[in-house]
Parts: sequence; structure tokens; C-alpha cells
Amino acid sequence: MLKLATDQNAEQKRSTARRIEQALMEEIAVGELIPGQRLDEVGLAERFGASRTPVREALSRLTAQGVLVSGEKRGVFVAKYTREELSQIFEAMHEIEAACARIAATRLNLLTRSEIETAQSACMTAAESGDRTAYLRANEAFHMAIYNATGNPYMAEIALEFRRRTGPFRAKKFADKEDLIASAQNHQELIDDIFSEDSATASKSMRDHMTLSFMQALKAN
Amino acid sequence: MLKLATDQNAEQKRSTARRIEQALMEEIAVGELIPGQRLDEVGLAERFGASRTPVREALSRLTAQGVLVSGEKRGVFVAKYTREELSQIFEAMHEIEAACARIAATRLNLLTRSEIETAQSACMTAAESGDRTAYLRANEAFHMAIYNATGNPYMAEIALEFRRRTGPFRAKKFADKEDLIASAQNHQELIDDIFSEDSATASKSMRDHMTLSFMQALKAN
DNA sequence: GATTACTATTTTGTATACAATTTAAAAAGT
DNA sequence: ACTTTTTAAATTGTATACAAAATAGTAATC
Repeated sequence: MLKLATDQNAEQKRSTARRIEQALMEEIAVGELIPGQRLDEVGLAERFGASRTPVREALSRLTAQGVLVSGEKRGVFVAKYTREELSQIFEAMHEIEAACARIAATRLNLLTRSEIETAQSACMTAAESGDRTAYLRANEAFHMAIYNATGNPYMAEIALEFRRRTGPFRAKKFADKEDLIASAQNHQELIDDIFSEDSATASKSMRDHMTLSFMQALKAN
Repeated sequence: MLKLATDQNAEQKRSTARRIEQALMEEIAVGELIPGQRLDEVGLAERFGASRTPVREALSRLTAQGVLVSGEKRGVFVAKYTREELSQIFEAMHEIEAACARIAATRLNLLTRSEIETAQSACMTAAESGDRTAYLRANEAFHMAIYNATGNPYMAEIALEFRRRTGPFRAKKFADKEDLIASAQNHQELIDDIFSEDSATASKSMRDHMTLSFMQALKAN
């Protein structure tokens, strides 16, 4: 199971409700749970060997974050978006990511630089070996590194939130090795612009990166 | 009780848990519940004439949104920020609001224009009569109108989320009539720039507005 | 045969109960 | 007087139970 960079491995400590929340979040991010799919409370309860109460809490929190939606019918569902909605979400994500790049460009230091570079070389390695899962993980780490470089956890939080919401849709677009390599090369240009420490350039470059990413995602969905 | 523009008046329909959630959100936004204050589950339960279960759900959702935090000690608390954290939150809010203004400037239509203008005249009226509560409400409506003008509900959602989180801190800064009038006049300049339909200008103007807002908030907290 | 009405079953929301922690308080010892 | 230990109280997390609502399925009527 893919492990996002967010959850520190203090996994055994949390409450059942939190564990279920995290587990579902990951499954959605990775695409095991597909958009539009219904999540059954009792089903999840017995699957996780718990009662409905913690399941309910997990679902409630996830809907509050917009990862799940409690539609017109009963039950909660993995958020599913029309192309129009997807376009809006990506527009918003655009803006957030661009803002992150802009801020990061002005606050770079040795540590954050190296973290971004490390993540990027992991992306390159994964891309060249054509390992899709590894690339997805490395890609997450790369963007996380940029978020961290902003030095602003709140900015990072919303960026991450959008990343989670769009996870299932972005995942699809990496069909073959060429897609991975193209994405990784795109990263490289972005890095150069962020490292130039010119916020306007960094912002524009991220914008371009995200536009490309969106176009591909839209094609694949 | 102040009624934010978000909750349509279908108030009797929702579940107890949602009503509690909304009620607490409003109380926090208005400043009845002050940052750092502890929210007692059983206390809230009997206050709302319900059991702990729906209260728990409400609190859980609010912490998922970052309005409440479940600190080191037990219990959940109204989010309280250091000046450093506050600065970061406002920085993020800056970026979001600026992005909203930028998008809104490119998508204005007759309806959204008039909604913004209506909200602004309500602000002016409230400011001139020195009605603080009315101004707070009108101010919310004004910013909501801009969010709506983006035509992007997801953008609007995160903007609103930040607005809720910073509510208690922004509320404090409106001490006397002069503050209200200054804020309303500031709105007017912002409107002019958004209505110029030049996204760069609109974005910069919003940035200035938010910077001013932040400086005042920081002084008051 | 299609539509309406009714019944049954699932599902949700809330309440209550209980066990496991954690904080606070009291008591004992140094 | 100040720790340390023990005990008590409060609080959290989870389980179970139940009532209300919603969907689906079946029967009945036109």
C-alpha cells in the first residue's frame, strides 16, 4: 500500500476512527476506491473489525474535508466530479500551487533546496525505470517538498488537501513510461525557476506545470 | 445571533449534529467562543439538549476543518494561534483572496457586479451608523460576493474556510466607528480595481486590502 | 400493463452503556 | 515542606441498541 509522506509512522497510536480515516484517505488517493463509489458504514465496520461509531466519525471527517460527499441519495460516496467541476478544482489547485512556488522561491534555504532536489532525483529514477507506483509516491514527495519550502504549514495544508482530492484523477494520467519521464522533466524546469529565487518566474513556471498536468488529467478522465 | 450568508435557512431540516456544527461555527466566527477555550462534550450535549454522539460528530468535523484543534491535553479547543502562526495564516489567506480577486476580475457579469455592489452599500450603511455587528455581517457578505464572482465554488470554499478560521481575530479589530468606515472605504477601492477587469490590478488591490486587514488584526491580538 | 398504494427491509441518526485512559486529588513517606 | 504513591473522578473512545427515515419490493387497482 502506498504510504503518503504525510502520515508519520505513529500509526499504532491513533484511535480506531483516525486509523480508518487515514486508511480510506490513502485508498482514495491511490485510486483503490474509485470516484462515485459508495461507502457502506456496516461494511467498513466489519472490514476494519470495529463498530459503526468510529467508521461514522471517519466518514464524517472525510466529508468535512471534501474527500467524500454525502450526496442526494443516502450513503457517502467518493467525490466524483464532472469535467466542469474538475476544471474548477484544477483551477483552484493551480492558484494554490503557484502561490506555493512563489513563496517557496523567496524562502529557499539549504535544507529545503536539498529536499526538493532529493525528491526530484527520486522522481527521475522512478520515471526511468518505469515504475508507476514509485513515481506516484516520489511525485507526492516532490510536491510536498515544495510545500514545506514555503515555511507556511497552512499553505501546505490546503495544497495537500487539493492534492488528495485530485489524487484519483491525476493518477490515471500516468499510463506509460513516457508520461512519467515527461512529468519528471517538467519538474526539472520548475525547479530551475524556483531556484532562481524570482517569485514571479517560479509562480509562472508552476502555473505552466499545473496546466499541463490538468490537460493530461482531463484527457484521461 | 449573527447569521452568515453560507447557511441557507433550511435550518430545521438538518440533523442535530449539523445544527450543532453550524451553531458552534457561528459562535466562533462572531467571537462568542474565544480562541483557546475548551469545548466540553457533555456540557455542549446538555446545552443543545442532545446526547454526546452528535456533539462528538460536530466537534470532529470542526477539527477536521481546522476551526477547532484537539490539543496535547484532552478535550478540543477553539483554535488559538501565536502571532507567528497568525502571520502565516494571514499570508495564506492573502494568497487565496488575491487569487479570488484575480479570477473574479476576469469573470464579472451583471449579476455578480450587482451583488458585490449591493453588499458594499450595506457595508457603507452599517459603517456610517456605527453598527458593529451589522458591519461584520455585511463584510462577510461582501467577501462572499467576491468569492461567488469567481464562478469557482472550490476557490470560494477555501477562501471561506480561512475566513472562518480567522474570524475571531479579525472581529477584534473593529473597535470603533472609524475602523468600520476605513474598512468600507478600503472596499470601495478594491471594487474599483476588480471592476476594471484587469486581473493583475485586482489581485494587487486585494493584496493591499488584506495586508492592511492583517496589520490591524495583529495589532488587536 | 402501468401506476399507485402499501409493506418490508435496509440504513441512518441518536442515545445510552461501558471499558480504558488520563487528569486531579488525597495520602503517605522521606 | 516536598516528593512520591495511591486513589478517586472525570473524560474519552468504542460498542450496542433503538427509533425514525428512506429505499426497494410487492400487491392492488385502474
